[in-house]
Amino acid sequence: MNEITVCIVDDNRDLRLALEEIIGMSDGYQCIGTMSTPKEAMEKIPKLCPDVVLMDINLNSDESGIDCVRELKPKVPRTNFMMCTVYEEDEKIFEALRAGASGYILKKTAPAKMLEAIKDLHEGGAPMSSQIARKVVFTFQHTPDPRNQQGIDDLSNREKEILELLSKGLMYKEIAAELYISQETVRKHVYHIYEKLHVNNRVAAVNRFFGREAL
Amino acid sequence: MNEITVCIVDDNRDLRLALEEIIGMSDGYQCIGTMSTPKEAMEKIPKLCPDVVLMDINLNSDESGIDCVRELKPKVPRTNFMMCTVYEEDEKIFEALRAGASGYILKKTAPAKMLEAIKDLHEGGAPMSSQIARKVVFTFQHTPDPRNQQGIDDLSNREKEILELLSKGLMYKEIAAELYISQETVRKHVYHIYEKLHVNNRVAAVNRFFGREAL
DNA sequence: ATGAAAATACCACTAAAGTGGTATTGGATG
DNA sequence: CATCCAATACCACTTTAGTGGTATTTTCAT
Repeated sequence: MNEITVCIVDDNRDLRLALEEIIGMSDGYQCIGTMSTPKEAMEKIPKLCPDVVLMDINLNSDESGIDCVRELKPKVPRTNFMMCTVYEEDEKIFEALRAGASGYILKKTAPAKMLEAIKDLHEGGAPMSSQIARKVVFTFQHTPDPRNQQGIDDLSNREKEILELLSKGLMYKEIAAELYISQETVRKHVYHIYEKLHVNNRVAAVNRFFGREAL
Repeated sequence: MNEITVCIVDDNRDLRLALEEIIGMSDGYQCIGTMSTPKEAMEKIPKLCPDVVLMDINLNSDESGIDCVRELKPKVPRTNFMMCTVYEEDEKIFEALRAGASGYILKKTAPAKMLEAIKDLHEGGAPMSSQIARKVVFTFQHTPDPRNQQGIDDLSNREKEILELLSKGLMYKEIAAELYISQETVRKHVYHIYEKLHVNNRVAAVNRFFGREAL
């Protein structure tokens, strides 16, 4: 059967044990590891690859829970991170979501609701208050639409690679060095990229790359 | 006392009347207008400036409820738009949020919950399902952080203006024409912009402008 | 296996961007 | 009032970008 595997990262021993027990006792959930520091989490979580990580947002450490998520998420992209916090600290929660977390719960939440939130998270939801959702929506609204990336898929892989470097502001010379090819080849690739995207300069190409409107 | 003023846009007469009655009967809520077409909404809503608009997502018209929000929101930025939909049509809801709506409700929602959602919306929340929230969060995570706009505020207004045009991919010549100044002046402004932002080419400057990482 | 597309490379040329200097004006600020 | 700065303008020069041509090799699908 498919239990939801969970790890807990919290420097408070009592809370850690309490959470572990709640999860361990519940059907359909399994606690496969607990950690008390970001360092420990950085080591163990990539090996355990849990479905869900409950991460204290305020770890007493040189590294916050938020930073820990930022570093871990790319390494275990299929793991969902749920932040645990005592108060509704909007700014920190917002930060954590940006860093790669997908939801949060208050520590005072009742066990049943907590398990429900974990399930929700695991099934593709993002448990959060309506207020936080609004902040996220606001940012989202003022963001370019990635579907405006017209023509990007017509590019070959090499061309996409070059466009990416181009978009970082590198010169032909630098791109050539980076890819171990001649500057003239880069130039030619760029020439084709422009043709395919119907643009005629770097900035326009980069804007397309980032899904911003052409002119 | 401060009642929440509401407008309803829906082409179904029965539903419109039902909603109007629910809202009208409830303490703290006031329905100040109903409209059945996007056209009508475009005319009346800017005059009424309601706190909240309930907008049917699937209007039977040449213009959808989503497009209607897209056009109206900039005109009445302090009005919050709530989409009304029969099913959980993820894609459409997502679209509507991008277009400027701040939440949605299902039409089958019980009156009490509906009023609660309207209140939540008006108080700065964004009522939506956890699944939709997750989609929004995902997009948000893959978006640059506007706080990375380091150095932009050191620019003079003119310089910001020029950076904006630069970021659209215009040439010096075009910017000069746009602003009725000489190309050499543009060149000089850009020179100063680069100095202030510690960059040395357009793409890097544009990346800074859009809050993306320097190198 | 053969033809198409992609990746590589080089060349010649034009256009645009970037560097850095000088200089004038008008407004703000001490 | 003196001074600083933003905005304007012009110049000379170097570097980089963009256009468009040819040509070879690899890769991949028909």
